[in-house]
Amino acid sequence: MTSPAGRRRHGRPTISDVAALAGVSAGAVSKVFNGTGRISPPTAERVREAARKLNWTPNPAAIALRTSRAQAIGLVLTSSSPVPEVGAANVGLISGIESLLSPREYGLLLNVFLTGQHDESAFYRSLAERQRMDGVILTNSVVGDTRFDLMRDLGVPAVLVGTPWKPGVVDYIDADPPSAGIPETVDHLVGLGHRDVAFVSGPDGFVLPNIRREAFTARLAHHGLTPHSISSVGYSPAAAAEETSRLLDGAAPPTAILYGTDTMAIAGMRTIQSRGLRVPEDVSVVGFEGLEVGEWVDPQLTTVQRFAFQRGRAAAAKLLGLLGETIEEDVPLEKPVLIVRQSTAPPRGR
Amino acid sequence: MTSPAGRRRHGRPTISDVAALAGVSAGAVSKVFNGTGRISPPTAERVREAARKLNWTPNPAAIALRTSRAQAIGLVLTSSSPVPEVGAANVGLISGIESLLSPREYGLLLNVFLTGQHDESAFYRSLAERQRMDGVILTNSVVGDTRFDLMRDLGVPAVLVGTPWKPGVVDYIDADPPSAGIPETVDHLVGLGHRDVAFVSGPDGFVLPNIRREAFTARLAHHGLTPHSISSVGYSPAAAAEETSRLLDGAAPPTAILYGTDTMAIAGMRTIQSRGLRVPEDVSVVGFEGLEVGEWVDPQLTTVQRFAFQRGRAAAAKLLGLLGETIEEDVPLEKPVLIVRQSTAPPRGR
DNA sequence: TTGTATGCGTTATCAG
DNA sequence: CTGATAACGCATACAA
Repeated sequence: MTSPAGRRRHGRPTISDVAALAGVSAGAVSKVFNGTGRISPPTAERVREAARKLNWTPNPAAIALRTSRAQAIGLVLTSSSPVPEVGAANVGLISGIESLLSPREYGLLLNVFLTGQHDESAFYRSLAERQRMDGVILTNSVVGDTRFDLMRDLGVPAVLVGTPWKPGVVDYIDADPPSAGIPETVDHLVGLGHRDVAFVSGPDGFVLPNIRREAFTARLAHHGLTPHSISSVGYSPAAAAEETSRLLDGAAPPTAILYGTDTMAIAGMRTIQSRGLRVPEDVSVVGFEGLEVGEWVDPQLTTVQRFAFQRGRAAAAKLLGLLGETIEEDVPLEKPVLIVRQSTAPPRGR
Repeated sequence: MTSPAGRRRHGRPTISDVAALAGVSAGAVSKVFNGTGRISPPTAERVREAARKLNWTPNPAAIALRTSRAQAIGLVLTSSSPVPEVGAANVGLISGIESLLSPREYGLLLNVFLTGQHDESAFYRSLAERQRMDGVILTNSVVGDTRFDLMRDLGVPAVLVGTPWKPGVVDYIDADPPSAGIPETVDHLVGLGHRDVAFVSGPDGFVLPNIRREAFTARLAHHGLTPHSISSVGYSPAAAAEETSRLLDGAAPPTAILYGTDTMAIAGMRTIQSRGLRVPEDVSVVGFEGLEVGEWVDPQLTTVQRFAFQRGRAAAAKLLGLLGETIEEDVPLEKPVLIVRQSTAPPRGR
């Protein structure tokens, strides 16, 4: 072993090696690869040739030090469970982000924020101070969210996946309108004849559930109806099951229930069925997200499908734009769409 | 919402600022923070004090350049679907990895490898050449996997989550034995009286399905039985459903079916039920992974639970060890355990 | 025990 | 148009 501890990258070519081989200066090589400055075509080709021959790749650490750009962005996933869980929908999000980053040689840094365990301000501050990422993608927008101001103060470009609690605080990606899917769902249910529709939504304090609850009420009103009930429970199957039981125990149970997520809806269906009632004959159920498993439960889940991949991709595109990159790829963002399967039907006695 | 996107960083204190404030040299500050060299306690305290006051954090780019260590590791997730999907179980894995990384100020770089779309050798080579990560965590071990040799040749420490196709090629984390859960499942089923047990396993070519198939046959033999059938299908609910139909159409259908994943099992149950058969009365079903949704399907899914979080954590610990870090945390790794719920029962006619 | 000098690989500034 | 040269922020032999 010639080098201590067998440290690799001891022989990895540098820009000077390339320059030497091409018979130019290091600066020239830099210019060729960054498209900055003017280099004659023949020289440029010689440089490229040399780089290829040496298999040279610019050293990101050196670039980061010199330019103070990390060529990486961060994704902050939040979780409130004791054992940090990353929601199922984030999976598509990540893929979408990567689809735009990797062709540009941008890295994706993952950060899991644990509510209760991490101090929010300190967490985000350290994100910024570590200078490992040029910008961040935030998720899980809450009412009164202070993270956007924080990131702005820290000078870290940020894009929210979701809708901010008040306009103008941050760049964001979301369906337009953010409540998309709710009116369609209500129309669908009302069209089937339902008049007593309940909404077991996600927790209070989060923006998306809020928006959806309001849209729910508004659209029912449009039909001259009022909600059977609206509840806010934690994003967990167990919480949804419990609330479902409560609803079913009531004097006049709803004939249809919307849930905040697919897994909540699945738990709700199970709860309904376990009491001898049938879905959709006795109670119709609608989920939210469009997870694949919804096609394989009995009955198949009617749900509002979102396109997590596209959301991630769009968020990455917006953030890269903020960072001065030009995006030429197509970055479509489809509206959430109601997928009617088997868990919805006309109410009993119609 | 146009963020400055530009030069923050101006005003960020450097090690020299700290040194100046503490009245020492920059070298001294470095020594204090790295525990290298000998610095007198009072001086060290002064330095720490100064750093705190200036809110100084070492610049990772500078460290990376100087030491050629990125203080980050990579996680490679693989996917074969056209739209890159990251499996549900990876979610726990990521959390587990992060739980060990973040206290050490290590970053986690995500890389999604798309089978068919990416050239394997080039992909991993570029991972190494980019020098953004000090090591990688690999998943989805396949038979004849060449990635381990590749990483070794490239000098990049690697840890596999799973079992390698042949011993000694790579450090790895897996249950001991890797087939854990299978014997318990077989014993459970045989104990219930099943003699015709089928296994709808994951794809051929992957190591884990192979191991599990062999263990399945071996354990049945231990009971003097032979498999009803063993099939290898893609990791998708649809593929599992199709195979289930095939089994059910056979002359002598199995009375119990093991599936490669929970979602496959759920799809299988649905297929069974859609043909007028009942789970578990007509056919018992067992899944694999222990996803929460398994508790909320009807019947509740009997499954082999793995602990993805722990696996991620253990893999991170091993990789950090390879990188010379000392791990003091507890890094337990429980064996997969059979969770008997409602989808298994004695076969009909017993 | 502490300080000094040097260089990691790159980009930007400035002369040629 | 091209080529030296000086930082970027830090760690580390070596001197003191």
